[in-house]
Order: sequence, then structure tokens, then C-alpha cells
Amino acid sequence: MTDPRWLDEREFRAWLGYRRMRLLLDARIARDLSRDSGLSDPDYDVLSALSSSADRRWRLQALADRMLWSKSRLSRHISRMEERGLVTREECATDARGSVIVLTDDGMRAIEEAAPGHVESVRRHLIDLLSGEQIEVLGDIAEIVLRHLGEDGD
Amino acid sequence: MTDPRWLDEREFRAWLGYRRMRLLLDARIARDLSRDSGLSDPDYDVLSALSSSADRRWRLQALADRMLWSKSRLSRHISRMEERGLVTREECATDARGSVIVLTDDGMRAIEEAAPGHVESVRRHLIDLLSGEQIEVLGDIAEIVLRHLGEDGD
DNA sequence: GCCAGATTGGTTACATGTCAACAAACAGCT
DNA sequence: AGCTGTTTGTTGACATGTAACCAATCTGGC
Repeated sequence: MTDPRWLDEREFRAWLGYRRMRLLLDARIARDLSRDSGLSDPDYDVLSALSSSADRRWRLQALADRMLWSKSRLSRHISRMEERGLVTREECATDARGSVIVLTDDGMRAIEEAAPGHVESVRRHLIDLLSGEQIEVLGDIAEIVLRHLGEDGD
Repeated sequence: MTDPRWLDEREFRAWLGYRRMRLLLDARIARDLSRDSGLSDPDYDVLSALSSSADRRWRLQALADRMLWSKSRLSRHISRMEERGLVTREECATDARGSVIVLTDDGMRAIEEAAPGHVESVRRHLIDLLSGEQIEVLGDIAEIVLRHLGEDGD
């Protein structure tokens, strides 16, 4: 490899800023969420994904795919949430191997109670700080990066 | 709390995009780094921070502050890196409680060998995908968010 | 129907992070 | 000096993520 193209000042600022923002912003929003609702960030993601389904249920693998989680991670997390009564597992009617994750009434109540505060937190620490154009560009950046990651395999 | 101001379409796109980008982009860059150099992302961060010092050494607490890590996390990570010969601990001359983390020659070699590939990876999956303006805005966003997080305490 | 290979969900072993508690050392005040 | 409260780094108990493996089941070709 020849001498690499190091990051210039502006590029480095963006990269370092992204890294630090990721570290602190996510920690802050997770802390707010936990304090206000007793849910962890992953809890919220699972409940949110489940509640987006009309019948409140998902096959484990399908849910893992949608969330970009490993099966293993989701299986473990579901076990923990099951102990707290937020979700349950049911057998799948069409595939005896399958396990269907179902949002309980308690789980639905938990996400409904947590959502307003969570949105407020996201607004306070991110969205409401930015101009409309900055929000637009952030969306663009994410779209570009994600499309690129989906395309290449190397 | 009255009815919250839910995120509109554009805001939701930015927030969800940020979340997914964080998940996939970081995983991808970490995977490249590990494959090419055998270093984990935290390894790289520690080595990078240490090598930025003229004498290759930092007090543990100061290093933790700079990296925005907890003392506990850094202490544990240093122990693991010490076993691999990347860093060592020395006693502090001016404070008998203190522990000074020192980058070894092997550690310096590791970061020097890893850096070009890492920069290349960051370019390929992020920086080179974006326009100059988008890079600028990303830096702006991070600056705004980080300044805000630093200011408030609630 | 039967078999080879893929898929599904779970589990075990392990890596890594958090939190609380701790001993040792420091710093400021009297 | 002596006392008190703070700072420093480490550790034990625990929460949570990953990787490799496994048994059960499904699938498609024969």
C-alpha cells in the first residue's frame, strides 16, 4: 500500500465528531429513557418493532433481520424481557421449529408510556438543535452510507 | 405531559438513519480493522490516544477523561492490552496512587501498521461517499450536539 | 417415502462493559 | 502533626453482547 490519503482537517473533524457524538448522545438518550421508563435502549427497540406489527407478533428470525440483530442476541434479550412480562413466546403454527414473539398488554402499555418521553429526549438532545437543512443532510448521509454498505461485500 | 410533538417524516428519517448508520457503519469499520490488524476498535482508540502524547504516556484518569471512558473500563481494557504487550503500567513518580499507561514499542508498531488501513476503511465507507458540504454539515451537527450535551445537566 | 443440506431457535463458553465498594494515598484545615 | 473528606485505580458481582455449536425441523430432488 502506498502512502494513504490521510484525513484533512475538515474530514477529521467530521469523523471524530461522529465518533464522540455516537458515544455521548446515545448514552444520554439511553439514560433518559431508563430513568423515565425503566426500559433500556434495546428494550425500547424490541417493543417498538413489535408494536409496529398489526397483530403484535413476529417470528424471531424475521424480527432479528428487521432490527439488524443476531438471532442469538435477540433470543437472549427476549428471554430477559419475557421474565419481566413484556413479551411472551408462542409456538409457530406453520413451522414447528419456529418461535413467535408476542407483545403482551404490559409490554404495549410500557412502550406507550415510554414513547412520549423518549421522543422528547430525542428532540431535546438532537432534532430540535438542528436546522431543517441539517436534518435533511443527516438523513441523506445515513441513506448514502447504508446503501453503500448494503451493496458491497468486501 | 401534553401530547408530545412526534417526529415528522423528515425528522424520523434522520433519526432512524442515524441509528442504523451507527449500528452498521461502526460494525463494518470495526470488522475491517480487526481483520486487517488484529486490533479491536477500543484497542485502536487507546493506542491512538496514547501515541498522540509526545512521551507516549498518560495517567489513567487523564486518559479516561480524554477518551470519555470510565476509569473502570479503561483499567480493565489496559489489563487486557498489557497481556498482549501493547502497553505497560508504570508507577507515577509524583503520586503514589497513580498508574501511568505507557505505549510499548510493539504497541507503537501496531498502531502505525494499522492506521493506513483504518483510514482507508473510514474513507471507503464514509468520507469518500460524501460531498464536501455534507462532511462540513456532519461536523457541524456533531459540534452542536456535543456542545449542548456539555452544557446542560438535567 | 427418503435423504442431504439448509434453516431455526437455543445454549454454552467467553469477551467486554457497568456499578458499587474498597484500600491507599493525597490535600486542606486546624 | 493529626483529622477529614476527596481522589485514584482496582476489583467482585453482575448485565449483556458475540461466536461456535447443537438438536429439531423443513425443503427439494430422487
